[in-house]
Amino acid sequence: MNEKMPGYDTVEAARNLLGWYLYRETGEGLVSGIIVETEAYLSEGDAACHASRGKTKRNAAMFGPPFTAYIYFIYGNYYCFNVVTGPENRGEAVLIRAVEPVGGLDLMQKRRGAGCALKNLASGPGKLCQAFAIDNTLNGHDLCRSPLYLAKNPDLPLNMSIKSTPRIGVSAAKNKHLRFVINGNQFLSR
DNA sequence: GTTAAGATCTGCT
DNA sequence: GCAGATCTTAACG
Repeated sequence: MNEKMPGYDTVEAARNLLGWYLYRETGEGLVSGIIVETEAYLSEGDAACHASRGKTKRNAAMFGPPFTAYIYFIYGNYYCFNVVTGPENRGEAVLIRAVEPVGGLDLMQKRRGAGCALKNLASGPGKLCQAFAIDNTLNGHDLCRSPLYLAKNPDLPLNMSIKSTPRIGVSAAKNKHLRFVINGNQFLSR
């Protein structure tokens, strides 16, 4: 990925990442999708952010250089995938909540369960990680390189409308509108 | 060493 | 629409 990072500001990055491609290579093949839903987690004034209470072993990747992966395990069953943003050591990230499946659909369905509806393959943080076979071994991975990487979409629709809402499933800082979605897209988590 | 809470999903009512 | 499953992490004693 030679494209310049879409701004060091985390909120700006969350907006700009909408419409980007996400690629994942494994021995089974390549899967890809378009990011349609993100959430920003800030280091200051954001109690919902894992980094708000300082650096720990779990969130260490969040303090790494921008454009690396921060992946963590939640609720005993699911992973969540974040793109680290902001300068190194700041502790900010963008959560990728949903993607629109594009390539390797059969592989995604195999991972998510046969007969899984297309719009149900990656419409949520946990589902997305299942469909893309993302787990903690990729924590801290450089997202410019294989086997997990991002690429700017050259065919971004100019009329794409972006909407911001409060974040989902977060009990702290509900008043902040830090979730960004492609308005009207049918692959959103909700 | 023990306990409480969590950036979720699925299945059942 | 709602409650339960399930386990890792971090805070506390």
